[in-house]
Amino acid sequence: MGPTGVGKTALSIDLAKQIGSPVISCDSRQLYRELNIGVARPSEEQLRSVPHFFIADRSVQQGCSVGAYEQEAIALLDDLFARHSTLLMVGGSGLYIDAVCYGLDDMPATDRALRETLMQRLALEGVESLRRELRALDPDYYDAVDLKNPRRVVRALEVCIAAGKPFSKIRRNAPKKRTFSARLIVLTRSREALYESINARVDRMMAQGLLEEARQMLPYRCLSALQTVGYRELFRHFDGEISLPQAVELIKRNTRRYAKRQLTWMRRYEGAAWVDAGSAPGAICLHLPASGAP
RNA sequence: GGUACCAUAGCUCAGCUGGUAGAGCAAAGGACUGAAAAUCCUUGUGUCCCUGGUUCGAUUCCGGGUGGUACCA
Repeated sequence: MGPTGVGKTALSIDLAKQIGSPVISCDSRQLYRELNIGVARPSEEQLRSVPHFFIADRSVQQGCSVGAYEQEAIALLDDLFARHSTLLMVGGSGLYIDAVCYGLDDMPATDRALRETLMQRLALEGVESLRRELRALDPDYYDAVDLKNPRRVVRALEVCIAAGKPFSKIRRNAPKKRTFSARLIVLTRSREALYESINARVDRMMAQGLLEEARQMLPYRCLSALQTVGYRELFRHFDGEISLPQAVELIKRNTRRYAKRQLTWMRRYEGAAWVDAGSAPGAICLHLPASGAP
Protein backbone atom coordinates (compact mmCIF):
# COMPACT_ATOMS: atom_id res chain seq x y z
CA MET A 1 0.00 0.00 0.00
CA GLY A 2 1.01 3.62 -0.18
CA PRO A 3 -0.27 7.05 -1.12
CA THR A 4 -1.39 7.74 -4.63
CA GLY A 5 1.45 8.54 -7.00
CA VAL A 6 4.13 6.86 -4.91
CA GLY A 7 4.83 4.17 -7.51
CA LYS A 8 2.83 1.16 -6.38
CA THR A 9 1.79 0.00 -9.83
CA ALA A 10 5.23 -0.40 -11.38
CA LEU A 11 6.62 -2.06 -8.26
CA SER A 12 3.65 -4.40 -8.00
CA ILE A 13 4.30 -5.80 -11.46
CA ASP A 14 7.94 -6.50 -10.62
CA LEU A 15 7.10 -8.10 -7.30
CA ALA A 16 4.27 -10.16 -8.73
CA LYS A 17 6.61 -11.62 -11.33
CA GLN A 18 9.26 -12.36 -8.74
CA ILE A 19 6.96 -14.23 -6.40
CA GLY A 20 4.75 -15.72 -9.08
CA SER A 21 1.56 -14.11 -7.88
CA PRO A 22 -1.16 -12.29 -9.73
CA VAL A 23 -1.82 -8.71 -8.68
CA ILE A 24 -4.95 -8.34 -6.59
CA SER A 25 -5.97 -4.72 -6.64
CA CYS A 26 -7.27 -3.01 -3.56
CA ASP A 27 -8.38 0.23 -5.14
CA SER A 28 -11.90 1.58 -4.87
CA ARG A 29 -11.75 3.40 -8.19
CA GLN A 30 -9.72 1.23 -10.53
CA LEU A 31 -12.58 -1.25 -10.22
CA TYR A 32 -14.51 0.58 -12.91
CA ARG A 33 -14.02 -0.02 -16.58
CA GLU A 34 -15.09 3.50 -17.52
CA LEU A 35 -12.38 5.07 -15.37
CA ASN A 36 -8.93 4.76 -16.80
CA ILE A 37 -6.75 7.84 -17.17
CA GLY A 38 -8.13 9.63 -14.14
CA VAL A 39 -7.59 6.75 -11.74
CA ALA A 40 -4.14 5.85 -13.07
CA ARG A 41 -5.13 2.36 -14.07
CA PRO A 42 -2.15 0.15 -14.99
CA SER A 43 -1.34 0.28 -18.69
CA GLU A 44 -2.54 -2.36 -21.15
CA GLU A 45 0.98 -3.68 -21.29
CA GLN A 46 1.26 -3.93 -17.53
CA LEU A 47 -2.10 -5.66 -17.33
CA ARG A 48 -0.98 -8.13 -19.97
CA SER A 49 2.30 -8.93 -18.25
CA VAL A 50 0.71 -10.23 -15.03
CA PRO A 51 -2.86 -11.36 -14.29
CA HIS A 52 -4.80 -8.69 -12.40
CA PHE A 53 -7.96 -8.87 -10.35
CA PHE A 54 -10.40 -6.11 -9.46
CA ILE A 55 -9.23 -3.88 -12.28
CA ALA A 56 -11.87 -2.48 -14.64
CA ASP A 57 -14.13 -5.46 -14.06
CA ARG A 58 -17.44 -3.66 -13.50
CA SER A 59 -19.28 -0.55 -14.54
CA VAL A 60 -19.74 2.66 -12.63
CA GLN A 61 -23.48 2.09 -12.87
CA GLN A 62 -23.17 -1.22 -11.09
CA GLY A 63 -21.11 0.41 -8.37
CA CYS A 64 -19.47 -1.36 -5.48
CA SER A 65 -19.23 -1.13 -1.74
CA VAL A 66 -16.55 -2.12 0.72
CA GLY A 67 -18.76 -4.93 1.93
CA ALA A 68 -19.22 -6.35 -1.54
CA TYR A 69 -15.51 -5.98 -2.19
CA GLU A 70 -14.66 -7.81 1.02
CA GLN A 71 -16.81 -10.78 0.05
CA GLU A 72 -15.51 -10.96 -3.49
CA ALA A 73 -11.91 -10.53 -2.40
CA ILE A 74 -12.09 -13.19 0.29
CA ALA A 75 -13.72 -15.64 -2.12
CA LEU A 76 -11.00 -14.93 -4.65
CA LEU A 77 -8.23 -15.35 -2.08
CA ASP A 78 -9.65 -18.67 -0.91
CA ASP A 79 -9.57 -19.83 -4.49
CA LEU A 80 -6.11 -18.54 -5.30
CA PHE A 81 -4.49 -19.80 -2.13
CA ALA A 82 -5.24 -23.31 -3.36
CA ARG A 83 -2.53 -22.75 -5.94
CA HIS A 84 -0.34 -20.04 -4.40
CA SER A 85 1.43 -19.86 -1.07
CA THR A 86 1.95 -16.12 -1.27
CA LEU A 87 -0.28 -13.56 -2.93
CA LEU A 88 0.33 -9.95 -3.67
CA MET A 89 -2.38 -7.41 -2.99
CA VAL A 90 -1.78 -3.80 -3.97
CA GLY A 91 -3.74 -0.65 -3.44
CA GLY A 92 -4.29 2.53 -1.57
CA SER A 93 -7.88 2.31 -0.38
CA GLY A 94 -7.47 2.07 3.36
CA LEU A 95 -10.93 0.88 4.26
CA TYR A 96 -10.74 -1.81 1.58
CA ILE A 97 -7.42 -2.98 3.00
CA ASP A 98 -9.01 -3.20 6.44
CA ALA A 99 -11.93 -5.13 5.02
CA VAL A 100 -9.68 -7.78 3.51
CA CYS A 101 -7.17 -8.08 6.34
CA TYR A 102 -9.46 -7.77 9.35
CA GLY A 103 -13.00 -7.91 7.99
CA LEU A 104 -15.94 -5.63 8.54
CA ASP A 105 -18.75 -6.48 10.93
CA ASP A 106 -21.75 -8.02 9.21
CA MET A 107 -24.36 -5.37 8.63
CA PRO A 108 -27.93 -5.67 7.46
CA ALA A 109 -28.64 -4.72 3.89
CA THR A 110 -30.00 -1.21 3.56
CA ASP A 111 -32.05 0.00 0.65
CA ARG A 112 -31.49 3.07 -1.44
CA ALA A 113 -34.87 4.51 -0.59
CA LEU A 114 -34.02 4.69 3.09
CA ARG A 115 -30.82 6.57 2.46
CA GLU A 116 -32.55 8.94 0.10
CA THR A 117 -35.19 9.67 2.71
CA LEU A 118 -32.50 10.39 5.27
CA MET A 119 -30.59 12.57 2.83
CA GLN A 120 -33.70 14.56 2.11
CA ARG A 121 -34.27 15.05 5.80
CA LEU A 122 -30.66 16.12 6.14
CA ALA A 123 -31.19 18.75 3.46
CA LEU A 124 -34.53 19.94 4.78
CA GLU A 125 -34.21 19.64 8.54
CA GLY A 126 -30.44 19.76 9.01
CA VAL A 127 -28.17 17.39 10.91
CA GLU A 128 -29.60 18.35 14.29
CA SER A 129 -32.84 16.53 13.61
CA LEU A 130 -30.99 13.38 12.57
CA ARG A 131 -28.73 13.64 15.60
CA ARG A 132 -31.73 13.71 17.90
CA GLU A 133 -33.10 10.60 16.31
CA LEU A 134 -29.74 8.87 16.59
CA ARG A 135 -29.55 9.80 20.27
CA ALA A 136 -32.90 8.09 20.76
CA LEU A 137 -32.07 4.98 18.77
CA ASP A 138 -28.43 4.51 19.76
CA PRO A 139 -27.21 6.63 22.68
CA ASP A 140 -23.89 4.79 22.85
CA TYR A 141 -22.98 5.52 19.29
CA TYR A 142 -24.30 9.04 19.66
CA ASP A 143 -21.65 9.60 22.32
CA ALA A 144 -18.92 8.14 20.15
CA VAL A 145 -19.62 9.48 16.65
CA ASP A 146 -18.32 12.60 15.05
CA LEU A 147 -21.65 14.40 15.23
CA LYS A 148 -20.42 17.06 12.84
CA ASN A 149 -19.99 14.51 10.09
CA PRO A 150 -23.39 13.99 8.46
CA ARG A 151 -22.20 10.87 6.67
CA ARG A 152 -21.56 9.10 9.95
CA VAL A 153 -24.88 10.16 11.41
CA VAL A 154 -26.84 9.15 8.33
CA ARG A 155 -25.16 5.77 8.04
CA ALA A 156 -25.69 4.96 11.71
CA LEU A 157 -29.37 5.87 11.47
CA GLU A 158 -29.71 3.88 8.30
CA VAL A 159 -28.36 0.75 9.97
CA CYS A 160 -30.37 1.30 13.16
CA ILE A 161 -33.57 1.54 11.17
CA ALA A 162 -32.79 -1.34 8.81
CA ALA A 163 -31.65 -3.67 11.61
CA GLY A 164 -34.15 -2.60 14.21
CA LYS A 165 -31.37 -2.39 16.76
CA PRO A 166 -28.56 0.01 17.64
CA PHE A 167 -25.72 0.45 15.17
CA SER A 168 -23.24 0.17 18.03
CA LYS A 169 -24.51 -3.36 18.76
CA ILE A 170 -23.65 -4.36 15.22
CA ARG A 171 -20.44 -2.47 14.73
CA ARG A 172 -18.45 -4.57 17.18
CA ASN A 173 -15.06 -3.88 15.68
CA ALA A 174 -14.39 -7.59 15.95
CA PRO A 175 -11.57 -8.77 13.67
CA LYS A 176 -12.50 -11.80 11.61
CA LYS A 177 -10.38 -14.90 11.51
CA ARG A 178 -8.63 -15.18 8.19
CA THR A 179 -7.04 -18.25 6.71
CA PHE A 180 -4.01 -16.22 5.74
CA SER A 181 -1.74 -13.77 7.45
CA ALA A 182 -1.07 -10.38 6.01
CA ARG A 183 2.23 -8.65 5.81
CA LEU A 184 1.80 -4.93 5.37
CA ILE A 185 4.24 -2.87 3.37
CA VAL A 186 3.77 0.87 3.02
CA LEU A 187 5.57 2.42 0.10
CA THR A 188 6.57 5.97 0.88
CA ARG A 189 8.57 8.92 -0.41
CA SER A 190 9.48 12.32 0.91
CA ARG A 191 6.46 14.60 0.93
CA GLU A 192 8.16 16.94 -1.49
CA ALA A 193 8.95 14.20 -4.01
CA LEU A 194 5.48 12.73 -3.64
CA TYR A 195 3.79 16.04 -4.36
CA GLU A 196 6.01 16.69 -7.34
CA SER A 197 5.15 13.28 -8.68
CA ILE A 198 1.43 13.92 -8.17
CA ASN A 199 1.52 17.30 -9.87
CA ALA A 200 3.41 15.90 -12.83
CA ARG A 201 1.05 12.95 -13.10
CA VAL A 202 -1.99 15.22 -13.27
CA ASP A 203 -0.40 17.10 -16.16
CA ARG A 204 0.26 13.77 -17.84
CA MET A 205 -3.34 12.68 -17.33
CA MET A 206 -4.57 15.85 -18.98
CA ALA A 207 -2.20 15.27 -21.90
CA GLN A 208 -3.56 11.72 -22.20
CA GLY A 209 -7.13 12.91 -22.50
CA LEU A 210 -8.62 13.08 -19.04
CA LEU A 211 -10.85 15.94 -20.14
CA GLU A 212 -12.59 13.74 -22.69
CA GLU A 213 -12.80 10.80 -20.32
CA ALA A 214 -14.50 13.03 -17.76
CA ARG A 215 -16.87 14.42 -20.39
CA GLN A 216 -18.03 10.87 -21.13
CA MET A 217 -18.81 10.47 -17.44
CA LEU A 218 -20.97 13.57 -17.16
CA PRO A 219 -24.24 11.59 -17.33
CA TYR A 220 -23.03 9.52 -14.37
CA ARG A 221 -21.70 12.37 -12.27
CA CYS A 222 -24.06 11.63 -9.38
CA LEU A 223 -22.92 8.03 -8.96
CA SER A 224 -20.61 7.41 -6.06
CA ALA A 225 -17.96 6.02 -8.40
CA LEU A 226 -17.71 9.50 -9.88
CA GLN A 227 -17.16 11.19 -6.54
CA THR A 228 -13.53 11.02 -7.51
CA VAL A 229 -10.67 13.46 -7.70
CA GLY A 230 -10.02 14.36 -11.31
CA TYR A 231 -13.62 14.01 -12.39
CA ARG A 232 -15.48 16.21 -9.93
CA GLU A 233 -13.26 19.18 -10.69
CA LEU A 234 -13.72 18.76 -14.43
CA PHE A 235 -17.49 18.49 -13.96
CA ARG A 236 -17.35 21.90 -12.30
CA HIS A 237 -15.43 23.14 -15.32
CA PHE A 238 -18.10 21.76 -17.67
CA ASP A 239 -20.67 23.60 -15.57
CA GLY A 240 -18.79 26.81 -16.34
CA GLU A 241 -18.05 27.30 -12.68
CA ILE A 242 -14.26 27.26 -13.02
CA SER A 243 -11.75 27.57 -15.85
CA LEU A 244 -9.79 24.59 -17.12
CA PRO A 245 -6.50 25.75 -15.56
CA GLN A 246 -8.33 26.23 -12.28
CA ALA A 247 -9.76 22.74 -12.51
CA VAL A 248 -6.30 21.30 -13.14
CA GLU A 249 -4.88 23.14 -10.13
CA LEU A 250 -7.72 21.84 -7.99
CA ILE A 251 -7.14 18.28 -9.19
CA LYS A 252 -3.51 18.60 -8.11
CA ARG A 253 -4.40 20.05 -4.74
CA ASN A 254 -7.12 17.51 -4.04
CA THR A 255 -4.87 14.64 -5.07
CA ARG A 256 -2.20 15.92 -2.67
CA ARG A 257 -4.75 16.10 0.12
CA TYR A 258 -5.96 12.62 -0.72
CA ALA A 259 -2.39 11.29 -0.51
CA LYS A 260 -1.99 12.97 2.86
CA ARG A 261 -5.16 11.34 4.17
CA GLN A 262 -3.96 7.97 2.94
CA LEU A 263 -0.71 8.42 4.84
CA THR A 264 -2.62 9.33 7.98
CA TRP A 265 -4.65 6.17 7.62
CA MET A 266 -1.62 3.97 6.96
CA ARG A 267 0.33 5.29 9.92
CA ARG A 268 -2.02 3.44 12.21
CA TYR A 269 -1.04 -0.03 10.97
CA GLU A 270 1.24 -1.27 13.68
CA GLY A 271 3.97 -3.51 12.40
CA ALA A 272 3.73 -2.32 8.83
CA ALA A 273 7.07 -2.03 7.07
CA TRP A 274 7.64 1.43 5.65
CA VAL A 275 9.79 1.27 2.58
CA ASP A 276 11.17 4.21 0.70
CA ALA A 277 10.05 4.07 -2.91
CA GLY A 278 13.58 5.03 -3.91
CA SER A 279 14.93 1.73 -2.65
CA ALA A 280 15.59 -1.05 -5.14
CA PRO A 281 12.57 -3.32 -5.53
CA GLY A 282 14.84 -6.26 -4.82
CA ALA A 283 15.43 -4.98 -1.33
CA ILE A 284 11.75 -5.44 -0.60
CA CYS A 285 11.61 -8.87 -2.15
CA LEU A 286 14.46 -10.13 -0.01
CA HIS A 287 12.29 -9.74 3.07
CA LEU A 288 9.30 -11.57 1.70
CA PRO A 289 8.98 -15.05 3.18
CA ALA A 290 9.27 -17.78 0.58
CA SER A 291 6.78 -19.99 2.35
CA GLY A 292 4.06 -17.46 2.89
CA ALA A 293 4.51 -17.75 6.65
CA PRO A 294 3.90 -14.58 8.63
C1' G B 1 21.34 58.56 -14.50
C1' G B 2 16.63 61.12 -12.25
C1' U B 3 11.83 60.81 -9.84
C1' A B 4 7.89 58.17 -7.54
C1' C B 5 6.06 53.93 -5.22
C1' C B 6 6.90 49.23 -2.84
C1' A B 7 9.72 45.58 0.61
C1' U B 8 5.42 41.91 6.61
C1' A B 9 3.97 33.89 6.81
C1' G B 10 5.48 29.26 1.32
C1' C B 11 2.06 32.86 -2.03
C1' U B 12 -1.25 37.37 -2.37
C1' C B 13 -1.73 41.03 0.94
C1' A B 14 -3.88 43.89 5.75
C1' G B 15 -1.80 46.42 9.91
C1' C B 16 -5.78 53.75 12.13
C1' U B 17 -2.37 58.71 14.99
C1' G B 18 4.63 54.19 17.81
C1' G B 19 3.38 49.31 22.70
C1' U B 20 7.44 42.99 18.62
C1' A B 21 1.52 41.19 14.01
C1' G B 22 -3.35 38.73 11.10
C1' A B 23 -6.66 37.43 6.82
C1' G B 24 -7.37 34.38 2.46
C1' C B 25 -5.00 30.62 -0.16
C1' A B 26 -1.24 26.93 0.09
C1' A B 27 0.39 23.71 4.03
C1' A B 28 0.59 20.58 8.59
C1' G B 29 -1.73 17.11 12.19
C1' G B 30 -5.89 13.99 13.25
C1' A B 31 -10.57 10.97 12.79
C1' C B 32 -12.65 7.05 9.97
C1' U B 33 -16.79 -0.20 9.66
C1' G B 34 -20.91 -0.99 2.97
C1' A B 35 -20.48 6.71 -0.52
C1' A B 36 -13.83 5.88 1.74
C1' A B 37 -10.06 9.23 -4.42
C1' A B 38 -15.87 9.93 0.12
C1' U B 39 -16.93 12.65 4.60
C1' C B 40 -15.46 15.32 8.95
C1' C B 41 -12.29 17.90 12.96
C1' U B 42 -8.01 20.88 14.60
C1' U B 43 -3.67 24.25 13.77
C1' G B 44 -0.45 28.05 12.73
C1' U B 45 3.57 28.63 10.13
C1' G B 46 7.43 35.30 11.12
C1' U B 47 15.50 38.14 11.65
C1' C B 48 8.05 42.61 9.82
C1' C B 49 14.83 43.67 3.75
C1' C B 50 19.61 45.73 6.09
C1' U B 51 21.70 49.75 8.85
C1' G B 52 22.06 54.27 11.73
C1' G B 53 18.88 57.97 14.38
C1' U B 54 14.66 59.88 17.44
C1' U B 55 12.06 57.48 21.63
C1' C B 56 11.13 54.40 27.92
C1' G B 57 9.79 51.53 23.52
C1' A B 58 10.22 51.36 16.12
C1' U B 59 7.14 46.59 11.73
C1' U B 60 5.22 51.70 12.27
C1' C B 61 8.52 58.13 12.30
C1' C B 62 13.41 60.23 10.03
C1' G B 63 18.36 59.46 7.31
C1' G B 64 21.39 56.10 4.48
C1' G B 65 21.94 51.41 1.96
C1' U B 66 20.14 47.11 -0.93
C1' G B 67 16.49 44.87 -4.05
C1' G B 68 11.98 45.32 -7.06
C1' U B 69 8.25 47.97 -10.08
C1' A B 70 6.65 52.20 -12.92
C1' C B 71 7.54 56.63 -15.35
C1' C B 72 11.13 60.34 -17.21
C1' A B 73 15.86 60.89 -19.61
